[in-house]
Amino acid sequence: MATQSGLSFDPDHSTVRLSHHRKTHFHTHQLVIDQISRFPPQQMDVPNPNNTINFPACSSEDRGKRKVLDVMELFPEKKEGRGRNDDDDEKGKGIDQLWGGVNTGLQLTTGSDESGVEDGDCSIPENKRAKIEVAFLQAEMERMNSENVCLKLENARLKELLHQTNSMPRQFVDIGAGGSEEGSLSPPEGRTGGDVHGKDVVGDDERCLENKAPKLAHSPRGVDQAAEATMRKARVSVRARSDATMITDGCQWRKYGQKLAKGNPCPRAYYRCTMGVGCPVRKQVQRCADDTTILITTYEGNHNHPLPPTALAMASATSSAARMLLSGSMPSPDGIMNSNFLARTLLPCSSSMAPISAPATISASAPFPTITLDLTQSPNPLQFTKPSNQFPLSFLNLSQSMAAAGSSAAAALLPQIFGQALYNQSQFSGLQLSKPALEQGPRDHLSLLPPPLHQENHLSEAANALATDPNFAAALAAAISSLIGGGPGPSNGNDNNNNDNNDNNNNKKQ
DNA sequence: CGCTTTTGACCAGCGC
DNA sequence: GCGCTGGTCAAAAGCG
Repeated sequence: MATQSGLSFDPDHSTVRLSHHRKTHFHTHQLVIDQISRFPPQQMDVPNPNNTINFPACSSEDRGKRKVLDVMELFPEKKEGRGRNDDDDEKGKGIDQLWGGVNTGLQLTTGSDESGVEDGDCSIPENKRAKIEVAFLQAEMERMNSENVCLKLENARLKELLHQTNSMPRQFVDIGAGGSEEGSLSPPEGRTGGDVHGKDVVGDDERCLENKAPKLAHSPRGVDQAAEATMRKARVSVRARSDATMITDGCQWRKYGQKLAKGNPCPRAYYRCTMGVGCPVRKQVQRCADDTTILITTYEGNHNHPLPPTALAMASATSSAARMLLSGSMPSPDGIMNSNFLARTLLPCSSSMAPISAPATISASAPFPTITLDLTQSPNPLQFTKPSNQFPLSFLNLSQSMAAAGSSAAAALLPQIFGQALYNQSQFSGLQLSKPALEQGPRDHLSLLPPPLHQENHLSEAANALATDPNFAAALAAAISSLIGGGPGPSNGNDNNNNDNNDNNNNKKQ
């Protein structure tokens, strides 16, 4: 079976597997995901007799619409040798890896199952495996080469463009943008940290980098730095109904300012992450002017310190969103890819809205590239009206598509994943979601939704179920195709849906 | 006493 | 240049 995603594989051979089975040893490979929308079904639905994963050759047009996901990078724990012979005491981490599996989607299995649970369909002949790997790597190399050429061309074009727009020195052009015509974003210019006194927690070098970003964009190296600065300024905004002064995201925040913004009678509060020394992450909390029951939380920056599982979700979302915005297609007119990436990126942390089909939007018109995740929308995605430059996402579709694709394990798993985060958030973050609502997952798998106290075990079991389901690959591919229609992007393996109930000291006094 | 919050002041960007 | 606005600083106050 081929997919529309640019990834094609044969489900009869179980060569694509979820890699997070506890006792299964996998070699993870770099995963390349293409923009689905760029490749219509008729182009993608081609026989694949060799059980290889095919990647259409990169063209100039396609550049910027592709994503390369280094699974190893996304799952640093795998680098440390975990994943083989893991003990059960790591079950608590299962959800992290499980999400990584869901997000990352497809991985090649190159080892046999040590647990012996699924010998029947996980053993791949050595020659076939090598074949797959070779094809995979060749395709990747080819794609990289093509992309390298494209980048050079784009760079030259960028320089020319910058030369022509010298009168707009602040303009920042994202070199990674597929459509550089609209590849300019408001830069992280000026006082990025407000550090006029040099006492800000953000390092001086960092700040310097931010301030210089627009200028540095003139050079290739500067482009990277500028991109880094832009990523740092990329924002993720979450809208949720809550009576609390601040949604709970697992991090510790310290309020450092409050301001009355124009056009909104509700003050805007400024918070800084205090979990790490010099952590640059900040967030703004403000109630919606039109509906004061809606709390708008805007995150900015990447944490520079380890995060508790409960904080990983939102943190990884902001980080991944920033990367997404930086990834090269954010400023492009379509923005589809970003949206899809967002869906995958935010699934863990924002999974609470998955069963209710929360839309996420990307705004390139904001002062900074901003992703808005709206948890206040109606369950009916059709009721979501989007601005012209924003794109709705329905996370619900993923699980539904999986179910429709026939992967019972996958379909069963998603409600659990979603349910846990939803349950957690409903209890602790004022999202006003009821437990019964959580259980309105796809099909009849609702009964699998575990009670909170046993969710981790259930999730681990669900992960096992996923890993043992030979149809998962096909289901996931179908789900991705159905969901996105525009292609998956990289995911964040650190994602975790335990966006739950860490107390936030800031809440008590507000 | 240490940490957090409050709040007025300050600064930079932007538009006119 | 001036005023407006958003964002941050830092001293003072509050709290446990």
